[in-house]
Amino acid sequence: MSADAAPATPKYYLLKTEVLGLIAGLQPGTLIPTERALAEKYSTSRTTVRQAISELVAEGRLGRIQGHGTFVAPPKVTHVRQLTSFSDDARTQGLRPDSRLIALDVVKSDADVAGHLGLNQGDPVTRLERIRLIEGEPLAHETAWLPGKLPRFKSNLAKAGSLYAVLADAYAINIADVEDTVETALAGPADVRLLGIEMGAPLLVVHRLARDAAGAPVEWTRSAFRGDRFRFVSRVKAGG
Amino acid sequence: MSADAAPATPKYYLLKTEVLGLIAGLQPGTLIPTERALAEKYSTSRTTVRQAISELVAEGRLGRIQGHGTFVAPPKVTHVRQLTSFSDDARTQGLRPDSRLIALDVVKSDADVAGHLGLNQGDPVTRLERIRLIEGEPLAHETAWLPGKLPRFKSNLAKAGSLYAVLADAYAINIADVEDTVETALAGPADVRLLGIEMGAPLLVVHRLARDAAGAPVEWTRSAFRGDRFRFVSRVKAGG
DNA sequence: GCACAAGATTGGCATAGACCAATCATGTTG
DNA sequence: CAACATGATTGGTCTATGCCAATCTTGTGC
Repeated sequence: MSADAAPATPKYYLLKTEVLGLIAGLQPGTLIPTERALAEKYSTSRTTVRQAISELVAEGRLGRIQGHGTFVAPPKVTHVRQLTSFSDDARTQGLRPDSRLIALDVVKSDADVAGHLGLNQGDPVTRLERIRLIEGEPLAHETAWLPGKLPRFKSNLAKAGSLYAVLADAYAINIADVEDTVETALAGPADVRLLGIEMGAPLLVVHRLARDAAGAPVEWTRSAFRGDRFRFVSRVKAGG
Repeated sequence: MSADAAPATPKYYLLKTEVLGLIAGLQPGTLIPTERALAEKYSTSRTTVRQAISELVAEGRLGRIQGHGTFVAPPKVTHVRQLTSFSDDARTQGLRPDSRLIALDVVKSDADVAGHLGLNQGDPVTRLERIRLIEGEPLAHETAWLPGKLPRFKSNLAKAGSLYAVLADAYAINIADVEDTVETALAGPADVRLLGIEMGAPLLVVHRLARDAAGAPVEWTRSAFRGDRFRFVSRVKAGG
């Protein structure tokens, strides 16, 4: 106990650092000992082992698959977050973006969406819900809400791939500025299903409000990125 | 079981949503039933209750204090993240910033710091470690590394308060551009002690590399923000 | 009335164990 | 040899319980 009366370090945290030592220098994909083996090796309960490993999984250092085992995870993908869309951002970095359509329809806006898009509750909005992938790996669940109906939106999007390109080319909607809000959240059952991550794993949730040159809101998007696989980079220049 | 063969929703998650219903509309600070009472009310184990509540604490919906109880948490602080420093950013929003000095010294750079600042390992760097507070509440742990020694740095900083103002006014170091990397991490014992948060709580970790007009790195900073209390906003304009 | 001690309450951590779900390896059958 | 079944292994969730630490309330002594 220090003069600071600092709490004792929990046992699981000590084990976490032990496991970090175990995996140092190992190649991604390398299996580590099972939970039961580690519990025996370190004379601790399996629950304690699970807690240590869960944190390493959450931090993207380990992955684990039920029935298969626990393994060293690959490094995080760094994703440049700019004015451009997810697809454009990824391509800029030589990463292969892809997306899987979950829903594309026109719905009545709820209070939240209406508030952000400057609409009345119940006004129609175009909803685009996708899973975003990089190099074939699902990394984000994204739902965009766009004011009103957009004729032939589905076919235009399939052709161009990038939302922002479609908005500009087919609907003369040009993004002039973007406000991104970034926060953490924890994965629920839908995230588990859609992104293949663990219950309770940390997410980076980005809400984006995009406006045109006249200041009118043209996009409200919620993106939930895997916190274990992503880090964002944003760049700002003076005078910008 | 859906056609998708989705896993069953864990019991603790169902309880989490129940508790969310319980706290709807309650004022921040309002105590909720104890873990033991909730376990009895919902016919479940205390461990399951703890898991549900832990997630709500991590997401900033509840707070809890050992010996006192569990309560509705206040809303997250939204922090605009721009080219300017933490202090300037907060003041812009009418929030009272403060900081508590942990360490200010000249150290030999390790491999990581040297790499980012374009130095050789072992070169001297000025290290500034602080706790950042808003409205008296510790919200971030920040360590800045600056190349070389800065004469009278401590007194200059005490006078001006803001790192960037000091760099400009006293050392003619002007930030021309900034690259921020944002990712999630989990709180360890040091974070628990420094920020008053729970073990394993999600953090928003921001690494910042700042450069002068000539492109030389002038600051490498690591900031760990409480994920339960913070969300970031960044704004980007076209052409920026 | 104030200061301190003791007890009650509430959260923090860990153990032992049970049972189920997902994956993989091995064995059997056509 | 390929397809399917079975069994083993490994992770996922939950229960019951114990014990400790931190906070708060109440009681006691001065």
